[in-house]
Amino acid sequence: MAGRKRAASRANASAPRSSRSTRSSARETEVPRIYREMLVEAGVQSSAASPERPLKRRRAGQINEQPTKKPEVTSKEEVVDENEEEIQFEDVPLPTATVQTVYRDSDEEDEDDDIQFENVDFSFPAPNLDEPEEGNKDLELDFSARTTPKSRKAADRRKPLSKAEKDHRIEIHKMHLLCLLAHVARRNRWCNDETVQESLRTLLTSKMVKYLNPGTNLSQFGRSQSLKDGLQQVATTYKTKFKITERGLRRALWAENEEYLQNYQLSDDAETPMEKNDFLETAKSLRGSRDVGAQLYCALLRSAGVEARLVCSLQPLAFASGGPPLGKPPKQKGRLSIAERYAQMQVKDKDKAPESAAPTTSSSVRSRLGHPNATAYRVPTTPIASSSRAAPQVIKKIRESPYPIYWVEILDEAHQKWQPADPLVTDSFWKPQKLEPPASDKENCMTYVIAFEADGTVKDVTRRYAKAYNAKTRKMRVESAEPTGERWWRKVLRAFARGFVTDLDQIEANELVAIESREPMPRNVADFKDHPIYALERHLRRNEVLVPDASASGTVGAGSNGPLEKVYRRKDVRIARSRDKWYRMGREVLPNEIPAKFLPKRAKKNDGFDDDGPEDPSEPNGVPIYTEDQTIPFKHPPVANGKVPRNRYGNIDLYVPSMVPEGGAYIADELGARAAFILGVDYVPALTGFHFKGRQGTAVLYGVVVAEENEEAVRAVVDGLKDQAADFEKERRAREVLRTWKLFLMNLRVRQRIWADVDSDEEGNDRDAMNVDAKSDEDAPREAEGDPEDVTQQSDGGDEAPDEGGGFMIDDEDYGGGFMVD
DNA sequence: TAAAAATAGC
DNA sequence: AATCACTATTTTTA
Repeated sequence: MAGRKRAASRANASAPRSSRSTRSSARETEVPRIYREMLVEAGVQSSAASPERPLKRRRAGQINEQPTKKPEVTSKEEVVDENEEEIQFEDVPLPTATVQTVYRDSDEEDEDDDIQFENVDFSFPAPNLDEPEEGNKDLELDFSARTTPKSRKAADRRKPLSKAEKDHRIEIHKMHLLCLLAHVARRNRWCNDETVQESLRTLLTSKMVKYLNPGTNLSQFGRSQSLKDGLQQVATTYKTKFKITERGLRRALWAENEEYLQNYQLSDDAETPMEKNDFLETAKSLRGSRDVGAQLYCALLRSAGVEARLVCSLQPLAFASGGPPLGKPPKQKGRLSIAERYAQMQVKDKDKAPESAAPTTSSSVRSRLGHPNATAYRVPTTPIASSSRAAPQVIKKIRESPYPIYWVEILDEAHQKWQPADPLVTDSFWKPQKLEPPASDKENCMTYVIAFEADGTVKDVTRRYAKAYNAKTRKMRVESAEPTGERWWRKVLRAFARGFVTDLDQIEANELVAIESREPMPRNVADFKDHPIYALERHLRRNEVLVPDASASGTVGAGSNGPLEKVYRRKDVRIARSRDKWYRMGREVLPNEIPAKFLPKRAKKNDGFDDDGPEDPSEPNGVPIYTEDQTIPFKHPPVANGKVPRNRYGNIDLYVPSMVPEGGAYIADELGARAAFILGVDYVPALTGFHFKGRQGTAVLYGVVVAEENEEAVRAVVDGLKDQAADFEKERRAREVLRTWKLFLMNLRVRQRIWADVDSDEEGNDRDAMNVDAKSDEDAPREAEGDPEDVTQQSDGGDEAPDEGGGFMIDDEDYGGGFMVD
């Protein structure tokens, strides 16, 4: 008890003074509906009737009639290691969440950039192959239906997304990514399962295995060729054996209407969520979605001794607005329960026509890009069950993107290179360029291609497959969604990384970098926008400017007859700032520099106020702005004879540490002024920035600058004052406590006197009396009820002084409102 | 003929 | 303080 109290008081003490109430208000934020939807899709379900109830997993209730007592797995389990609890809505990360340190092990860089989920530990399970998985449910990851928190009305759709909406979408995007990663990671683990591999091994002939594992006596080329031949053979067999009976993962889309989402149902042919046993069953029956097909193919190859990666082109919800909408949900009689679906699958199995569901399609039909119509889409006709049976026998055709979501990468050991193999969809081997769907593919959008190795480690191999990674793909990824996106993604990947870098890793990294650098310069103007390497003058931001000696590295024309525009390198783009802005960053524009640019006056918004008066007459051409090399670090005049320079408000501008004048020292403490005053040395309050609220900025003054020689003395006095304050506080607390004790004792004595002669029903009355006492003096601190020791310990924790006590509030009468305007 | 790119307007 | 974004329409290309 005492320990807990102490801990609490310590925590309080270390918290910043003013932020005592912020936390609670953040907690009050209602969990956006979108998160619930997402969790529902991820396998956690809210009770529609009573949202207060803890979430229950959907599958647990559906698979058999009585709900399971203790569902072992939630999506939280997927993402969060070793936490047995179910997901509660309260655990869902909020976009408004405060920062919490997540990756504790990575402290060498990026420290400030922790993943911003509160209360949810998004550290990832370490790749662990023998994790017990019995009873673990699969995630249901058809994230096809989403909506913005407030559904956008048709009229609103004209308007661009607000910043909040956009941020929200980015959060969703990231969260979805994490879920998908966890999902595939699990499937990848299943691919290593002995039993699964064992049952698949029946598909292999010894000849195949021999081909797949060429002896070292062959030449480099020979070994590579042998591996390829072996793969081809396995693929031929596998294609005929594996039947695609379900629809695999699709690209997730936003619903443009809330109702669409409410009525959303997974289609009947969507992949059945699995647990490991189901996966094993699938390995035996060889029926399922093409995704599972690729997974089993991966397992098959691994069982044959081939180094195979499971590759998935993740399909997270886009953060950009626009994009294909989800559309109205089709009228359905209601989704089949899992049990029904299993039954149906068995029916399918029984009267399957052997020739019909073979997933082969001539790749020539498919290879023409941009024809997402019937010819281009693979339409395997699932057998029509002879309908002697009841209604749910209607088996729909499976329409899927002609490009795969899952495939496999195989290590060509001879060449130390990973090569793709996709036997089921494109029937392509060693052809990375064949796997990227065209931009017009609404159901398959290649954004993050992730390869999972047998040991559980993960690589982002998107650049191997995306033809225009920098020009197009990157724009759909977190890296360009927010400034910290790149680090965030790095961090996520690092959680899945091997602890060390192998030679092969290095080779592959080099290869990917080489691919990226080989990417041709875009041929249209749009792709230059936000391109990481190139830049056009027309896309420069208002305050961006080209360095004077920037040389064009090419030209583009808009369309055919447009004038040619020069293509510059992004490296040669600088941001230019006004004099004032530079000053705020502690720099000063050199004399006689000609501005790099003039910022034209903004279009006047007639919103009633007419501010920025001084700007207009002085700068008729707009505000002059300069690049960094036109500036030097700003220096205040040095401290002379202990006298610190000050501006006309009696302050000193100290926006950055480099602005401390020579011979001066900055005392970053509220007590600095008082200390210096006590010592009688010259001091100047430091103006460290402005606080913008509404249209007026208010100066932020914190700490003082004193002469260097006085620094030590001032600091000593500051410390002294702090001690004194602490002592005072301690004393005050002690007095308070004693007063309370006195009161308590007096009450006791009174009680004793009153009840002295009533001995019979001592117990109950005793308690009543106590309660009355406790209530009677409300302002008595809690610790009055504790033991004295506790009290004393509590009292030196000290920071929660009630305001009414005469603490050491520094009066800021002498630095009133110094707002700098030039 | 249709997809992709540029452009115009808010 | 800082800042184009988004969609529909027209034009070009394969």
